[in-house]
Amino acid sequence: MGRSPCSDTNGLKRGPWTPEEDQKLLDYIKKHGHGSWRSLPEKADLQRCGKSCRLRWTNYLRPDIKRGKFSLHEERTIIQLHALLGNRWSAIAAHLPKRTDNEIKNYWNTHIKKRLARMGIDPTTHRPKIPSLASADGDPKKASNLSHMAQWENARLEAEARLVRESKPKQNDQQKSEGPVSVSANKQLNRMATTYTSTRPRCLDILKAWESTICNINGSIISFGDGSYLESPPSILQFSEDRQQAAAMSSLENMNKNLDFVYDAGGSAGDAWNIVGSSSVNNAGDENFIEGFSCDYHMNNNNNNNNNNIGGDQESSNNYCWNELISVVECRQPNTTPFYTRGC
DNA sequence: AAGTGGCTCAACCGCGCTACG
DNA sequence: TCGTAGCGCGGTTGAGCCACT
Repeated sequence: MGRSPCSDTNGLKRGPWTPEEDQKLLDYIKKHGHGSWRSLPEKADLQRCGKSCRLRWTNYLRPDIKRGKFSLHEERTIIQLHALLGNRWSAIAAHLPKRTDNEIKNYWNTHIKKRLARMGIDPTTHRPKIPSLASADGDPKKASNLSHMAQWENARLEAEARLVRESKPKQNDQQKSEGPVSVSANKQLNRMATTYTSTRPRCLDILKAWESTICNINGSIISFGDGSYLESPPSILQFSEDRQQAAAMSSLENMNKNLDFVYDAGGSAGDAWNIVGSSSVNNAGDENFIEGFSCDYHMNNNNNNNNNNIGGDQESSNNYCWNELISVVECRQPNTTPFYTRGC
């Protein structure tokens, strides 16, 4: 037997909320907290179902919601996180403070998705659409680039699948030893399958994947639907004890370049999307607007300053960046508790 | 001024997961 | 172990708005 939908309940109002209803809900939650959503409407004297109340609160009335236009950095972040996480809107929202998953989802569907599509990039895979890149002209550069992009995607999926397989038992162990995690957190943990392990950094599996695919490519060329090309920098791979990290940096560099190029390719002169490698990435006004994700800032600066070298300060910066990327995937703050918590 | 089509986004629906009795 | 309640998530809908003809 299925649960009856919220709307089946007789006498309950649906549709847009009135200011009076908003006020009732606000007042009640201020005084008592939301508690059980199921019983809230009756207690708050609202002719709504609990689900409707929860949605209204989480997507609109919550005091910590930022409304209005998305900033460039928010747009950029959404694209980057979408490339990493797919349609996991709640996970993406967790890295954009004051934005709701619903808002991000809507923004993606109405703005970003269409924009990427217009640019000849598949918004689902974040790869150039095949027809526009099919190398009908027989250009070997285009063909090899296509292969490059496919390898990148395969590596990503492979790493993600491996994480899913490996994380589940560890997740259980960790919960036993460190206490309960909320339902939501558990769900996220299951979905993202990226539980931190102290004995072996999780990034190593991803690094292997990167290493086995992309990092053999030197000076590859990224081309896009408009016929433009992006020269990726010579490989920074080095076979020392830093090998894996260097490999990751090379791959991530490529990834960021790809994503950067998305912005470039889409923008006409003066278009707001032209922000590649810009120091504006760290605008004071948007400082920390994305929690635990500043890799592209670091890497872009590193690229600008010291393109083909790893060592010294850059090495530590790389360590930091990699940790941060893992933090994003794990949805945790770098150098802090490894457990995912809602709204981390 | 009226009609039309496209866009936006708040709200809803249905499913999956976890907790609990 | 099973059934149910409650919640959160992603996908979808539709009312309202706006630009264009």
